[in-house]
Amino acid sequence: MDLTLYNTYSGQKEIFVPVDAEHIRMYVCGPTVYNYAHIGNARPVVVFDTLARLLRKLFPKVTYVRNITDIDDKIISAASEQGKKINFITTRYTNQFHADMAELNDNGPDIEPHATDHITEMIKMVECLIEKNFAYVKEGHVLFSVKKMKDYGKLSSHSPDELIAGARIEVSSYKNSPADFVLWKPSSSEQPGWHSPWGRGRPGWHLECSAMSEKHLGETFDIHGGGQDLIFPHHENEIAQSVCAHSGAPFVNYWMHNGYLTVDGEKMSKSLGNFYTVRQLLDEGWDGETIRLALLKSHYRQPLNFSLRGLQDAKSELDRFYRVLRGHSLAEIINFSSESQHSTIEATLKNDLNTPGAIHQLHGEASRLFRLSNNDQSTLKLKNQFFKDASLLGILQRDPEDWFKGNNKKSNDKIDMVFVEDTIALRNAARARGDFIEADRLRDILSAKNIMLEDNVDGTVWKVGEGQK
RNA sequence: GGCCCGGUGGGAGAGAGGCUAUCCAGAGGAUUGCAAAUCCUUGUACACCAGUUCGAAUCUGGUCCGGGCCUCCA
Repeated sequence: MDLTLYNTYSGQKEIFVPVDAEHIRMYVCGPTVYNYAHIGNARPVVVFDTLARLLRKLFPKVTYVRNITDIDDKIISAASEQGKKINFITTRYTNQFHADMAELNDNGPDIEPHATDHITEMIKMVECLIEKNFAYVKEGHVLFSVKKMKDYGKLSSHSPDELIAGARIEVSSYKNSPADFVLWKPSSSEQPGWHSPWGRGRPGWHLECSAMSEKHLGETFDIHGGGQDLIFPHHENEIAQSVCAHSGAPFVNYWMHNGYLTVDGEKMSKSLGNFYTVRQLLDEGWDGETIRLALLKSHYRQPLNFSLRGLQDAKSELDRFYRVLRGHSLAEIINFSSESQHSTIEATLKNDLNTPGAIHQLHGEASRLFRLSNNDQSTLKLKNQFFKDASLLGILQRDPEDWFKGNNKKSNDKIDMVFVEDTIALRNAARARGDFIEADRLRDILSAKNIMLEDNVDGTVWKVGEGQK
């Protein structure tokens, strides 16, 4: 079965035909680093990480580029509000972003270019656009002349005429036409800036992605991803810049956009203030894998209504999955080398990254394994396959016992393992002699400490109960 | 105003012309010293109105409702 992807540019699902089947190239718009990443920022990270995992399975080489935007007016204002240097802000939130996304099992990109490391490339691209008469200089600004670009607006289904007619804001004096956008703008003495042929200034927002994708992936590459809100104007303008600078060479073959995340049915946005940061959820004790699964439970193009109940559901599903693996350590499961079976999960994901369908398949596998309910070598092989399938989604990467005992949680109070094990031993001794009153008393003692016991055929296992998440 | 998406059972959420989605929650049963876990069974789903079709939740047209973009935003 072929890999099919929904292409925003054509508005339909298409069979994926790479530029070079030996080397897939993908660019995804990364964060502007001036604040903690919220759960909506995490969605494209998780979605495209999952896509990257699939691509790496299907093709011999994948280069995944995700940028860091470290020069932007929002960063400038955040720095001045907090009385900190720009560099302090960008370094701090870049590190925070990395730490948070790692918790979500994001493998990260192969190349993570920073905008400020590519000013030279950006200036060169602007010069090229001026030279080819797609851009003009006015009042210290360099602007892209939208009407010079034949297909401008195709990605977002807008015509330049509509955009001009719909312009809601007052047109700046330096624009020849309301739809024109800034490639380079002047900086005041207190704003960060770089020397350029047009004076000291800084790049417009869209320029970095055009310049950095060209440098790291070439003029034409396979996939460009990001959130739906980037379709216009960001990606539209990227296309304009790159196609015109490259004398009409195709820029991106497949445009992929993830849907919005809503909270209580409303778009989550910084301006509305109705957002959860990833850090906040982690600190509350939600596991990164739980957050990741909650994000993958709906298809990437669908809107996702984020809720605590959704997280709780994801947690319950992961409990079920880890219960399948329990009885073997993660190392045993990983190291059990076996021929990779035909994976139905892979086939499901090849249908436009159908992660909910893949999760469904995982539940099917889980049910089959539960019915076997023995822990010999043959089930170890099945667990190995189950683990591999789950790994495509980037979940089930922890040791099962650690998952249930909360060992991966930083925020948990230390559990006294010796006390727990001793109490279980005492209780089992009581059970063996038929003293169920004592057995239940010991169970209650542990229960009060949020330790839940399960008596299985192989013995008694325990887990941290709900409330600790 | 223009342009996009959507509306599926208590909740989440796939599917996509005829075949049980699945998970969570609920009910009944099996199992268990008791539990938990697991297994089995189970409930009223496809916004509305027409049309196409032997057959539509799935296609077409319209209606209503919701969200988004057109301005910084994943």
